[in-house]
Amino acid sequence: MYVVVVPMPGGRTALTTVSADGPPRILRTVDDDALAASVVELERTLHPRWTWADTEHAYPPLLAAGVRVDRCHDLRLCRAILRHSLWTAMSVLGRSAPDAWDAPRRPAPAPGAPATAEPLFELGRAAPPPDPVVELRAQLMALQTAGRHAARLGTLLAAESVGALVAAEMHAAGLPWRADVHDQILARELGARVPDGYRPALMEAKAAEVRDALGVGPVNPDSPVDLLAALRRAGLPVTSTSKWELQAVAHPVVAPLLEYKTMSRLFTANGWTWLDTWVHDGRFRPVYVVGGVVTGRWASDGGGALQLPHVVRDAVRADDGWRFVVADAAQLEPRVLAAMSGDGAMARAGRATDMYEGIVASGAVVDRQHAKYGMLGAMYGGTQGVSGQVLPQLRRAFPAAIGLVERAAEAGERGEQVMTWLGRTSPLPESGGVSPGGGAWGRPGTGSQDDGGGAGAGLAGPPGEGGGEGPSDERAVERAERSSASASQSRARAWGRFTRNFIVQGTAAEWALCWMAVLRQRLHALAVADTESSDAGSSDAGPSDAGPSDAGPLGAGSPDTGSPDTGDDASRGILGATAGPHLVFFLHDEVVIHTPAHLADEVVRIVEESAVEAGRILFGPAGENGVEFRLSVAAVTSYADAK
DNA sequence: TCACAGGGCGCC
DNA sequence: AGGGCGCCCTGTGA
Repeated sequence: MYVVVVPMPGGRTALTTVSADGPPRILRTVDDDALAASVVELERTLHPRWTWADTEHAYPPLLAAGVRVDRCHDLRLCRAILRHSLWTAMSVLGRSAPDAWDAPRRPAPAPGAPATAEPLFELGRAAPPPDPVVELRAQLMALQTAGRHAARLGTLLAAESVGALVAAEMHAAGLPWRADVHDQILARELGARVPDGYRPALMEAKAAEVRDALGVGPVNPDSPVDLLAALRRAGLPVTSTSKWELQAVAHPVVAPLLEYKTMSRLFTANGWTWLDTWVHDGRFRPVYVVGGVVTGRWASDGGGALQLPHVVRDAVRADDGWRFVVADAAQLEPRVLAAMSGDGAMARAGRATDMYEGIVASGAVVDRQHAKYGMLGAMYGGTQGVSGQVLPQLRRAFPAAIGLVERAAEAGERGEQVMTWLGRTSPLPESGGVSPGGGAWGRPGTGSQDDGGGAGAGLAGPPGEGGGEGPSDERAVERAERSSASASQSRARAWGRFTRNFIVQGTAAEWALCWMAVLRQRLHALAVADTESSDAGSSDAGPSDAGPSDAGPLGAGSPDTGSPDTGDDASRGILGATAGPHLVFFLHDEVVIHTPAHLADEVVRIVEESAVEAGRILFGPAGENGVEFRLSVAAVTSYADAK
């Protein structure tokens, strides 16, 4: 049962039910300031899948009113998935021209900014507002065209949508952040804070060390051009100022320069300015951009939330009487690859807590370093060094797994699209320019893929053919042809590396979404149970054996088959988001939960069970060759103590 | 004065 | 010269 939240003129909202059988029905219309109360009531009685244009805009006001919803359908995010997925490409939705629903994400207004009465989408003056009921029905029809894949794709829609809920909830809760500790870290690393425009003392001293070590006069280490010139004057054989090139040089300037770079990075990216900008009232509130990466990973908007350097993580401190439970999935991507490919040998290697050690134990490679670099190289497309060297061994030991990524790479090189386990589909190469269907992708010598107007631009057809003026010098022709061919091949291989990685990174992102979906539900159940101390019932509301298409925390795999309630949770929707254990941070394969200290042990159990459940949701019950998804979990007071 | 590209580096 | 990001700085061009 879907309840669609339909904004109406005059500050009112219609709540409309949409179900598999029967036409849409307006349940009620309410004033916007009464919406939260209606949501709470319907959450209890109907437990619907709340359907709205954009969770990022619809959910924060509810959260501010203390209202949590269990599940939703985010029309903007789900539309993007359905329009791109190869499984729904032939649907009406898949074939329709772009419209207002395809508009780029509109960031939610910053807190404190004046509330705008903007429409949900930027539209031309005459365009009617998009009807979310119509859109939902179009999406459900599109999903049905996926046939036997509808269950998986439906799981993806539910997972993406619950991700949007989690993102909004984590933003609302904020990551506990001690500005005083952060300041101490900065003072220790850089020197005490100084006014804008000055370098802290330790940084200034390090810059002086660099200048003295070079001995060629004043140098601004912040200017790559100036710095490179000084390095060359001092006789260093470098062509750039990058770390990897400097590390290969034996010169007294290298050590202080690399240290300066590290300090400078901390100062500019996560220094006092960052602290003033992003931390308020003891909380860092990142804006997570769900679906912000083509692979399905999240991006972040402002504050660099997904790039928090380790050195500042000690400023992340649990509140008094609270703890963090920090969990990260061990070797998530290779485990996902093993599961996707059904590679039993690799799954067995994953029985080890450290999968790379398991690979060593299997006899495929000689040590952990080879296992790790070899697997990373296989998933990223590395050919050099250790990864290229051990690839043949890995291919022999794990033919199904390595074969899967190599087929994905070959497809990408041919210009074809690839899909994650749940059906998220890679974009077409060069979708911004070159017309598809030319057949020239990756095939040297035919069709110029345009080198930016350079030498390759004259090779639209075979040289010397047609009435065009080909280069008169045959050697030049050959040179240009070779250059075009190799440029084309190199582009094709680059795209192959992208599609190779896409299937693994994207499926890992799906696993992480499922993990959080289960976790979120069980944490909430724990919070409710803890609040109602008289309640003797189980704190585990989740089903124990949900297969890929069964109902579970993601609702039904196919979202309109109806979804059994997971309990008669009387407090559903009314428990404040931060009253009990709750998610506060997410980093691709890692979560941080902020929990009252007395629940920390239970939270550790829950986060582990949730990982097992995520594996079941995606890949079904783990049989003999099933892949185990291992976690590294710690209950800590400081985030820095997690690893 | 502004927007943008590129170098560089933080995270996974 | 291995995939995906965001953010800082500088330098450049308008």
